[in-house]
Amino acid sequence: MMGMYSKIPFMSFSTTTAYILAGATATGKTSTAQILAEQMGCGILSADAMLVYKGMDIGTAKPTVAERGHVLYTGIDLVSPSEPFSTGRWIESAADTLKLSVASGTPAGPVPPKASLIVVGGTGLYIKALTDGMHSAVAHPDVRSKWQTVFEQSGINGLQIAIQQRAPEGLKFLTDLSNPRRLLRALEQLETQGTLPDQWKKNDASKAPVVVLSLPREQLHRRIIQRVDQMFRDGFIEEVRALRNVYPTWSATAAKAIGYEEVCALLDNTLTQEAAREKMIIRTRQLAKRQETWFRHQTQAQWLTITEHDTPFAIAERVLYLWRHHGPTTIQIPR
RNA sequence: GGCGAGGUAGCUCAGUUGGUAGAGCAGCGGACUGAAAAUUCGCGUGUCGUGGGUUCGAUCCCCACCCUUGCCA
Repeated sequence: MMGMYSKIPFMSFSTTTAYILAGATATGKTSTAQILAEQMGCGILSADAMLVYKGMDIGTAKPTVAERGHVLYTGIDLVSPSEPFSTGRWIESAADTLKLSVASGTPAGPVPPKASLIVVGGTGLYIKALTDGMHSAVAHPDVRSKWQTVFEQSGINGLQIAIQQRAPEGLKFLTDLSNPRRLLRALEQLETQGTLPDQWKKNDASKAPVVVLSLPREQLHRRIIQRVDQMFRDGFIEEVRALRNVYPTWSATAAKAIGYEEVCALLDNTLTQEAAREKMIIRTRQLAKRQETWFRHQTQAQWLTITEHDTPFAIAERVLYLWRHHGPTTIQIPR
């Protein structure tokens, strides 16, 4: 009876490896990865759910073309802000570059080893999907919106009842039963595939860990403030204004991106600039905390505590040491 | 200077007809399989402005003082 709910759809994966650098926002992952990619002569795959949007540059702290130098970046600028996106689409794109990087073999650079790709990002879900493989139903926006209507009409309870009707023991296999998103997704998958979403193992000590950069909370908070202020100085408001002219309507996800939501409100005169700044700082802090929680519990992590005074080069050196020591992380890509 | 209003959690404020107090936000912690910068769950001891007085007992009532703020001068 349990098998009925834990059935895994047939899907085949191939295995490869990559060096992975993760961490909360504003810890300096990007500049560190840039240095390492230059030293290792390899490309960078971004694992960041907001860098996928074209034109959303300043507010997402996307590395500029100048900063990228000769390093090839993938996983960025995949869709326009008006297009809906999904984790699955990111995986597909990631799989393409991973296949290429396997084919191209060992990079030219000096020391480090065989993996010819660096994965950097703060989106834990994307990284977990890479290391643990994601085998679940593809996104069905139409089915999802149908259940969204049910939720609006009969609340969280209506969703729980619907799940029970389709899978009598189903609620026992789910966590977070008061989270509409999760129940909506469960129903979406039940309806399209007949199974409930599986649960990942917390972490897998048998594989090489992901290196996770961490800055003491107080220092991180200071850096977040500096970063938000720098965004405004770099013309963030102008970027959003121009982007809105090109794309009048944005996907739900892009519209909720930190900074973009606030600056849109600022442009609509429903928020002062000071209030927008304050909200951006607070939301970024909250994001960073959630990211750390994820990496703490959901990934096999090798933490690297840095300070605000460390230079990117010094940090890169320590990351490289850890990568060399542990070796690249095994990842699974859909065939 | 006069009159009024107010000083309670990091912030905005509620409350106790006298038995030492609780919301929102912030913060902290947790969850997380195709929307994830999303979504969601949990965590509330603080000289109740200071000093006196009344009282078995004061954050609450009384007096003085300090501070903030509004109006009038």
